[in-house]
Amino acid sequence: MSTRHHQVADDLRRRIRSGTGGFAAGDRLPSERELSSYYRVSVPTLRDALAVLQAEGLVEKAQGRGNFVREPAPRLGYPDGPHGDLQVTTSFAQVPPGAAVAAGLGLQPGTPVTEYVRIAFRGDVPHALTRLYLPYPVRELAGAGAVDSPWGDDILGQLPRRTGVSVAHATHQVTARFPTDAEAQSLRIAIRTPVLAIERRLFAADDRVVAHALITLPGDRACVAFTTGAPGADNHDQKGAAR
Amino acid sequence: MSTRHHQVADDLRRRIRSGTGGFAAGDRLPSERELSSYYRVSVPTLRDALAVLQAEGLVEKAQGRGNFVREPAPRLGYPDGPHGDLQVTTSFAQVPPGAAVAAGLGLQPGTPVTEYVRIAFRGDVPHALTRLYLPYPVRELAGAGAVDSPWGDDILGQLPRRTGVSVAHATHQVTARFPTDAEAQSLRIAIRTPVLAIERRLFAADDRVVAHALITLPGDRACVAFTTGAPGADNHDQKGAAR
DNA sequence: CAGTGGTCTAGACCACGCG
DNA sequence: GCGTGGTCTAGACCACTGT
Repeated sequence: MSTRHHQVADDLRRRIRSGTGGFAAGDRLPSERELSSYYRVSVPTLRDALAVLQAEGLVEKAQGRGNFVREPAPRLGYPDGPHGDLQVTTSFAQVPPGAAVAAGLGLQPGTPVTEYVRIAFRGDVPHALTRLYLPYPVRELAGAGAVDSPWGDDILGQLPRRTGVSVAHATHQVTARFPTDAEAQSLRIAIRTPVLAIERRLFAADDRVVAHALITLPGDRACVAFTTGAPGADNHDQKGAAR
Repeated sequence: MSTRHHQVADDLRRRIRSGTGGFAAGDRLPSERELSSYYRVSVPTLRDALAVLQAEGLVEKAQGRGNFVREPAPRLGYPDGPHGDLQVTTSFAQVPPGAAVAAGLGLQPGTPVTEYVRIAFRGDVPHALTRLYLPYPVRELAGAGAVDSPWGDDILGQLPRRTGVSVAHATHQVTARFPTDAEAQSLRIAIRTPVLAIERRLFAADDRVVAHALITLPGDRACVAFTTGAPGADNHDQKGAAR
């Protein structure tokens, strides 16, 4: 009762994991046409098998070059984890917020909203896409300082000094879905690679929402990690510390 | 530069959201063959479009019956959230743990390991699959008591009384991937629906791993939610995320 | 240029649900 | 029985990569 493409994926996974099939980290796999004829499946079915392995982080595709066995690299951790090796690019603009974002921020109509779009790279590979929305005009927060956090924490750190508002706590909502075309392009992932979509809301001490962020993490190279106290005891003492 | 199946998905999403297309919650969509001819795309391409909407929780497929507009229902929340409306089934067995699980538990060879497999239903619809591994023989923890938690917290609650070990904290690692065939069957989701895969480790006060759980949540009807303090405040004691 | 993956087409055959 | 979705096939054409 196993599907054909999972059978192929299982065999490839075994050969990659054991290395006995001649598939070592960094190697190029045979082309999809070769593999499909080897496994006696059609090319789309073989690509389904590769999509499974790709989502698991075992295989990496490169347009025009081939499929490669991924070097085992640690996944980028959210919300905490080492990111000293990340290069971060930021752009920002004053935007008419979409209805969802506006509702999330609880704004008066006409309030200027700034969107920061940030992409975090490890080497040449994008690992995170963050869209951070702040209910202030662009100029106030532009040129904020050293860019270091993939999630825009450096920008948030400017909030108290510039606006008198400070963030007391944050909520994070994580779902799994497919990327939009734009997200797939920014993150340079296949449109069939699942992503972790995070809605992050930042609250002031009086529980007003002071900022809102949409974060998209490629499912094959990032993971969300957090720590809680003992289960069952209603834990509101959670920490976003990874292990 | 948009792909064909995303164009179709965007149009269907708009018609569902606004209701103007005659697509209201609970309605059956036209068959895939009808929709594909309406949009002038092939059936596989139309199915790609539906897969996008399905992962977003807007559309539900039912084998032999059709595609339906989902009633807006709150997603099942992990690790906290209301689950009074869940029915939970449990089975357990003494199993030879896979290498990964054994490593996670740090066991001596020969230690008996019990696997609890639990499925949480809302009505007839599975919302969570939990596989909980405890390094004790089956009998010690069988018939544990009222079954109420989708994550097996009731079983974990028995640990201190029966073994003297108590859980001090837990780590959670969330990734996005495709379900295995077995997971898709248990959760009754399409094999192309992304899932949230959670590795949960439970630690005693001395940081030994005392239990290990693999939790699979269907991406279209569950979400992971947690709360942290102010960002950037004290994430310098962090450790890395895992591979 | 030749080879590769990215996307799409137009079918096929099967299993499931319902009348 | 008949319509539905589930899976797979065997191609097509394009864009991208490196020579």
